[in-house]
Amino acid sequence: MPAVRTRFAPSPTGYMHIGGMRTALFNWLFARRHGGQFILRIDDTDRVRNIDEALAPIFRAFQWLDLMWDEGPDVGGPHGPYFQSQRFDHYHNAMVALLAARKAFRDFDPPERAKADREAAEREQRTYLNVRRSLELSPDEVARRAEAGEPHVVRFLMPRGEGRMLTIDDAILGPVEFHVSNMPDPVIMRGDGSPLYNFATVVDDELMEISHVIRAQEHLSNTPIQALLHEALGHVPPVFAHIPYVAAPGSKEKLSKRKLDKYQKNPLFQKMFEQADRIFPKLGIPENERPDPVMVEYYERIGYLPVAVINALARIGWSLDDKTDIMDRDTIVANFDLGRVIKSPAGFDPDKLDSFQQHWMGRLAIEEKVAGVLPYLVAARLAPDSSGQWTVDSGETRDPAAVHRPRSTVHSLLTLIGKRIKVFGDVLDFDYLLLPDDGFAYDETAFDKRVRKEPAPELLRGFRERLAAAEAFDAASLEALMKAFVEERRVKLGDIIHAVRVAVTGQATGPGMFETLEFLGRDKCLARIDRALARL
RNA sequence: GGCCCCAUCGUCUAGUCAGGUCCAGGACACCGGAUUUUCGAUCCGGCAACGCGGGUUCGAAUCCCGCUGGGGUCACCA
Repeated sequence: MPAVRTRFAPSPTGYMHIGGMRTALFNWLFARRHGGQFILRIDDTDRVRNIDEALAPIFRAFQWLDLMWDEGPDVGGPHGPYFQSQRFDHYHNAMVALLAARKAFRDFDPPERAKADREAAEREQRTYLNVRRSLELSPDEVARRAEAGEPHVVRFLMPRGEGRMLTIDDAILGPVEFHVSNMPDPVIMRGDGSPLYNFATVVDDELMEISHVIRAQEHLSNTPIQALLHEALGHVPPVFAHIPYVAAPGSKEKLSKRKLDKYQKNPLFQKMFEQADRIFPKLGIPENERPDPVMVEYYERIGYLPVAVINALARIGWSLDDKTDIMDRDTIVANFDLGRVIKSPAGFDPDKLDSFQQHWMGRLAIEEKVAGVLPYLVAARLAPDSSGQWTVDSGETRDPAAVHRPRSTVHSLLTLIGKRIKVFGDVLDFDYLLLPDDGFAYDETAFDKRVRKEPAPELLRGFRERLAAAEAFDAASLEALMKAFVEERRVKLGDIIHAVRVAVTGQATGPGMFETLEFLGRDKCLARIDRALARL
C-alpha cells in the first residue's frame, strides 16, 4: 500500500459538530494505524469574514481531544498552504487545463436562466440537465466574451447521453454504481473565479497526495463527480471510504444543529440539556452562549473526559470485535480497520457515552480528579484561582475561611464525593459542602419531614451537644458516637441521621453521613445545626 | 419526484463476504434481587431482535428476487 495520507477538511463555521469530529477521528485513526499522515485543510473557498474566530472552536476541539494533525495550519507541511482561500492559483491552473482539453466549458447563461431550466424540468417531471447553450458558441466568440469580462461560470462536462455507468469501489460500501450520463454539469468555478467544493477538493486531494478519502455517507452523491474530475485531470483517484453519518439519538436522521429544538424533546437527548441547565448557570455562562450537545465544546465545558468521548465516538459505526466496548485511544489505534466499519447510520447514544465516561472517570487517580474539578470550583467562585486570587470578590457567597482553601480541601472533598462525580461539572452539585454555613439552601420538603417533625428537634439538640463534646471527629468515632446516642435515647438510627443530614447539608440525600461530618469539621457542623435549629 | 445508500434486542453492535457449532453473543438502557442511614456506586439475575413474501438448499440471520420501511442527496453551500 502506498503511503497512507488522510485529511479532514472543515469549513470555518464557528463550531465543531460532534459528527464531524467522528469523521475526523476516523481519518486520524486510519492514518495512525497505518503509520501515515493526517492532514487538516481548511475549506474556506466561500470566504469568511472573521476566519480566526470561526476556526478557534475547531482547533480547540482537536486540541482538547489531542488529535493533532501532521500537516495543516500552524504546523505547516510540504503541501501548503492549507487554506483553500490561498490556493486559488492551483484551481485556476486545473481549470485552464480542463478548458483546453474541452472537458469543461464557459457558461455565460445567467444564474436565473439555469434556475428557470431546473424549475421547468421539475414541473414537467423530467430529470434536470443543464442546457448547454454556451457550448454552441464559437471558440472566438467565447474568447471575446471572456476577455470582455462578461460574467460566466465554468462547468465540467459530464458524459451525456451515452448511458454511461460509473462504478465507485468504496472501501466500506463496496461497488456503488451511478448513472453518470444524466447528471447535470457541475459548476467548478464561480463567476468571481473562486472554485467550488467539488473541484477544489479534487485538486487538493491530488496535490496533497491524499490516499484515502474517509468522509460521511452524505457525500456519496458527490463522489461520481469527483471521480470523473480526477479522471479528466489525469489523476489516480484516492480510495473512497464512506462512513455512516452520525444520527440523532434513537433515530436514523442525520444529527444536525438545525434540529436542536426537536432534540430538546428527545427523551434520550433530554439528559444532556438537563445537565446543561444544572451546570452552566453555576459557571456563569449566559443562556444564549451555552454550547449545545451537537457541538464538541459542550462536552468539554460540561467536563467529560477526552478518552470517554473518543471511546464513544469510535464505537459509532465501528467495533473491535463481538465484546470489546471499553477502549483507550491506543487500543483503538492499534485495532482500527475500515473493514469493520458498518454501512448503516448509527444514532449517537448519550447513555452509552455516560457509561464510558463513568468508566474512565472511575479510573482516574484522585489527583487527576482534583485537577479536573478545580477549574469548575474556580469558575463558580468556590475556590481561589491559581494565583490564589478570587476572580470576583462576591461578599455574599464568599466563605472567608476558605479564601486560602488549600488544595487538600479539594482533595478530601473528592475523597468524600468520589464516584458521585460523573463529569467534572458535577462537583458543583456539592457546592453546599463548600459554601458558607449560612450560604447554602435547605431543601424545604426534606426540612419539614426530617427536621421540623417531632421528635427531630429534640434529638438534634441532644446530638449537637455530643458533637460539641466529641473527643475525636473522624467518621468512625462519629458513627460510634451516634450509635451510642441512639441506644441511649431508644430511637432508631434513621430518626436522627436524616435530621442531621438535612440540618448540616440542606439535602435529603448525599455521601456517607459520617464522612460528611468529618469533612465539614466540628465548627461547621455545629454552626450548621444551630442555623437549622434557629429556623424551626 | 430523480439518483444513491441502508435494514439483527428500546439503543450501540457481533455474526452476513467463505450457509450448519446462532431456538442469535456482548454492551448500554430498563426491570428484579443483594448491600446500604439516604442517594449513588458495586455485585448477582432477568426481559428483549434476525422487517415481510417468495425462491435456492438436506439446512438461511447469512445466497438470489420482489416488496415494505428508513435515510442521504439533488446550489454560482461545504
